[in-house]
Amino acid sequence: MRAVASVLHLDLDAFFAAVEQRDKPSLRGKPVIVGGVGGRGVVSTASYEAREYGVRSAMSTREARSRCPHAAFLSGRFHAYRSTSDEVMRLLRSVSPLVEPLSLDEAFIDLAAADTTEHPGLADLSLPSVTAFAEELRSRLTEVTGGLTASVGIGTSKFIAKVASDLDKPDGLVVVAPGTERDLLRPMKVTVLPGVGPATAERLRRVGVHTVADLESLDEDELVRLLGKASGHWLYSLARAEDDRPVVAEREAKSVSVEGTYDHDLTDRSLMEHLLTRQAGDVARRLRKAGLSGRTITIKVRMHDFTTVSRSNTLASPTDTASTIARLARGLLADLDTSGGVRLLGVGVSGLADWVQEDLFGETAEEEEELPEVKVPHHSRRVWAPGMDVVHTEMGQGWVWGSGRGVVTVRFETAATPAGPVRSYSEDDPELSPWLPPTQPE
DNA sequence: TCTGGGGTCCTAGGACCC
DNA sequence: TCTGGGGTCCTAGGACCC
Repeated sequence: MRAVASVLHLDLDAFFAAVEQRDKPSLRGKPVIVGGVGGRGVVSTASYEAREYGVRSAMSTREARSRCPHAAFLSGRFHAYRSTSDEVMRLLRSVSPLVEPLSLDEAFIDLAAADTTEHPGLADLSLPSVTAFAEELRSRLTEVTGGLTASVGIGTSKFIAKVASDLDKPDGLVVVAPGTERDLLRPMKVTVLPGVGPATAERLRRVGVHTVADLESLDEDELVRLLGKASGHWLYSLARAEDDRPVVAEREAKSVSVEGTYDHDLTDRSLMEHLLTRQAGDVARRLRKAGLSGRTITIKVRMHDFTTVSRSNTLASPTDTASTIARLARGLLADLDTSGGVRLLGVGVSGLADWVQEDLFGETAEEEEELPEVKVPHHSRRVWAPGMDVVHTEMGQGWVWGSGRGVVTVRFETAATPAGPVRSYSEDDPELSPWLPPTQPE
């Protein structure tokens, strides 16, 4: 904890939804919900108009629809969010070289590391100075981004800055005076502490701890016994507003992964293998782009009942090769019983190194296998997601490769050309389309 | 037809080595 | 026929965060 309030936390308000409202004026003042629009989607961001209806992040899109049916439901434009975020981070880095992004819409800034010839207002880090500076920064941000707003907190540590930015949302600024931290925290619920989620909160509740003040009264050994070594010590300190974590500008990635939840549970093993193969290709592409490679390949499988298992395998030397990652991933899947159906599949690589053994031989570009595909007519008004939606036909399951008017292209998992007729499906005829998902509400 | 996707960190047990 | 202790690596699962 510092003697002066020199850590700033900035949080863009309802970021994804705000970008949509900025870029599409007809959405301004209206409820906007960005998230997964499929049958198993969840809300990423709800605009403040949508929050009035009780819509929250992480809520299922289904529930959000029932709470706020007239909202605009959008699947998100990540390039737009990325580039807006880049502009914001650039602005923040013009203040101080020590900017630590936490996500696209959040960052810490170390004001003590600011260049005071560029920013004379930060020469002394008094409360009036940092307050004036933060107001200036917020209005610059609104200019630069074409109208977005941010909530800002300033304090003597990362923890306090973050708590502060949450106190006056949206479009607010809170500066916590040095020395007042513990009084601020004491009446708050323990869930304000980073690291206290539902499970830890429940454990604490069972020993009568609800607020930070309650937590303060437990001794350190007791906390360690209750929550384990790391959390015990950590929460003991946090309850006393002790936090010396530095603002770190560059953090190295530890893993790269891709996963997908499917609207309908998968049962076909070779289709699963195929989806893993594609995900392995995506992971490999991202590794190469970042100049990374890794030794440990992990698959993640979420079963129909939401139980989740992972299996991993570690290579002697790192790889960034799609075929290697894919082969290992398929091998790991082979040991699992998936007969109950699978809702999620994922592939990840960890144990990263920033060197690539295969570089000795240059890039080994890989080609997608050629697979049989058929065009299948349908009468659904739903939006098909290539690579995500899976359809059942008389020839077995295939995945949607493309879609056009009244027709989807379905690819099959095996190299053999499927035999047999392809029947047209109609959602009005259960006999013809026992598998067809319901039409998405428009 | 409840429950995303991309991450980080921690714990605990077993293998293996000295 | 007794049996240590530490360190590191790997695997699996879980909590948490945005």
